[in-house]
Amino acid sequence: MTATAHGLTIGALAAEAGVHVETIRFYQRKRLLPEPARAYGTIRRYGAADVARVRFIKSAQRLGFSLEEIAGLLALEDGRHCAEARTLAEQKLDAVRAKLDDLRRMEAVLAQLVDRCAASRGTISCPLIAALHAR
Amino acid sequence: MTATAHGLTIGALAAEAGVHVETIRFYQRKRLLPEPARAYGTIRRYGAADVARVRFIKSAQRLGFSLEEIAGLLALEDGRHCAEARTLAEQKLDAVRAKLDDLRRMEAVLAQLVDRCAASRGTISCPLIAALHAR
DNA sequence: CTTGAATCCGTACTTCACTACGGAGTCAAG
DNA sequence: CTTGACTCCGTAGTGAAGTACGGATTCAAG
Repeated sequence: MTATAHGLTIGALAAEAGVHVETIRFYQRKRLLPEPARAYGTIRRYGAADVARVRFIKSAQRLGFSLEEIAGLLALEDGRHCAEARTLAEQKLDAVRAKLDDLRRMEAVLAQLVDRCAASRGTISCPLIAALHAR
Repeated sequence: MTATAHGLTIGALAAEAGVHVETIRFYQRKRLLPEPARAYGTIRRYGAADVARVRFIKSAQRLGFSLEEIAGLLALEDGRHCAEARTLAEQKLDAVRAKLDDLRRMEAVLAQLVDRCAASRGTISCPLIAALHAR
């Protein structure tokens, strides 16, 4: 399970990336990760790029991207036709900016709430809902 | 299904909020929405607050909050003990800020990618992964 | 060369967030 | 006062993203 000169085993990769072994295999089935050729014997070896890729998947997920969307982002990273990549990137950029807007609004309201709450001891009833109302 | 003096029917509420009727009922079962008393006959009526609440749920979901977390946010909105609310708000604020950081990084990389792609015709291969790497 | 941990692979189960379905009841327009 | 759209309620099914399991290798340490 430890790293050797030949690279990481699937277990080491999973540990490095903070996921379960099954998740790695699941991502391979979903074509989010390449299945490396088996250099020595039957056991596959992985590298730093694979770790980065899995970490990226997890990060993008935390931002609300589905695995399918992430597959799109990764295809883009993998460098395909420029026009295609650009279109995809523009769409994603829009999505990202929409998320940013929502989150900024949310941040403001939450920060306000925390502030107000720190000031006034007692019960509060606060227009948290109003924050996302405008959208 | 239309609105009357007594308020919205479940169908009108769903339409207003942009969800299906079943989703409203699902949220009620999950205690995310109160089940209004049946004022006239057997059919429940809803108000603007319910519409806002459902829209809020949807917005928060887009930001990556689970229904369980949203239940927490809503309890907070409903105005309970201040200390409790504040703790929750602070936790969410941290989560929101972490998301913002990731998204800003992502935005920068995507924007760059679009730019570069517009400039250079041909194949690109771009460190999208690096964007979330630092995290 | 054995043995035990780890890999390989397939299948099945789980959770979350709905979505569909179906039968019975209600209500407003014609 | 009928009729048809809509509501009520329960149960079951779906798709996404894993998670669990188990038997058959394989590899490395003793």
